[in-house]
Amino acid sequence: MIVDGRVLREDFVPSEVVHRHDEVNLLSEALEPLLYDGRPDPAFLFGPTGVGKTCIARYTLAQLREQEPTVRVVYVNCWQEYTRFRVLYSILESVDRAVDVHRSTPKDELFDRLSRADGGSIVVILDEVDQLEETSALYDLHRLPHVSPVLIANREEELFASFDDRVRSRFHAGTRVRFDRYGTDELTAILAKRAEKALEPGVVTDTQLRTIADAASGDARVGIGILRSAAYCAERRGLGSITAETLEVAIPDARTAIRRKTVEGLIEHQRVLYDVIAEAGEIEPGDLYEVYERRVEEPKTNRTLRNYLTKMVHYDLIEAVGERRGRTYRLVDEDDGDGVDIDADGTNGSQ
DNA sequence: ATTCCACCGGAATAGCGGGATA
DNA sequence: TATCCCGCTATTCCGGTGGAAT
Repeated sequence: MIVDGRVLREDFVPSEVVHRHDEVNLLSEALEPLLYDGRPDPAFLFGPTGVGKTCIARYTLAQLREQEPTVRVVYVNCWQEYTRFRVLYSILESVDRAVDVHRSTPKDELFDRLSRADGGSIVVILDEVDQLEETSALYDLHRLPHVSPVLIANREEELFASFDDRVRSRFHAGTRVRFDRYGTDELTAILAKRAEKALEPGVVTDTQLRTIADAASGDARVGIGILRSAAYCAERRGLGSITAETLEVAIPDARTAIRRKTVEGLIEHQRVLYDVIAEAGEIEPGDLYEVYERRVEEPKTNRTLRNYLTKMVHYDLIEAVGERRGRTYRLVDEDDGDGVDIDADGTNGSQ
């Protein structure tokens, strides 16, 4: 019943976009100078999770490459590549010059190599750029005339707040493309398109797609995840199509799948912290450190735990309630799914 | 009002690991 | 093999902050 599973993967880029034509046009206009050997201003894609920022960036640049194949496109996810070195390294790697680059190469060697890799423009998509810890990497990229950055982040204000003055002024100019949440109708249409490509006809009904779209509350990533999970679940059970029951399983399943994956990615000490918080429900820092120290054979320093905790907050696994004294930690809301997803106060929603 | 104190997070530093180099 | 160079993590040190205690 699954014809092409790739279509339901997270990194799939459709050959045709649904409901994002304005955004695509804006971005490709911004990048147009690349067609005339010009240098575009940096481009920004802002919006919450699952609204197609990454997908549109990839799609638009794939289009651009069809017109101008000499343009090289590099995708860097700053969640993983969060240091200057790693960003530059992965760019070099993608343009195939990193063969003999290693950790012990002199400091500015990477930059030099990049500046010598000037046979044609390089568009660097920096996804989750608000997770970048060394913004000097952006400064570096800006200094390279043949490199055009495309920056993807949730919120403009937060992103610019994390920049130092140098970077902020360099990136002040540039095209901003903003993405709004999908409505249920839009998301249903997107899912229908994916289902059409991925599944045999009749595997999923329009009503079911709507249910999925509704449960995903505007987040295409979640929606596609649910569809994928439901399809594979139905296939495993040897059913000919997605049933109400498989859907029921798939909805919470897809919601927790991402979390489970990140929890598994934690190192032992971080996981102990996570468990302690999970067991306590809500816990003060002092108690948390204490329980942790008793539970582990070689406890890390206090300061290190604080680093772990901020990292876990970044991962959206835990939540820090309050500031300074009187702060408590707890797991981030296990989100019941249905109902309106109120994007409160701005404590963002990074994946 | 003033002093404490628990806690946060920035900066500097040490030590580890791993590839390069002589 | 010994040494160098570096990125990365954990650690040490410390200043700042605001609620609690006095």
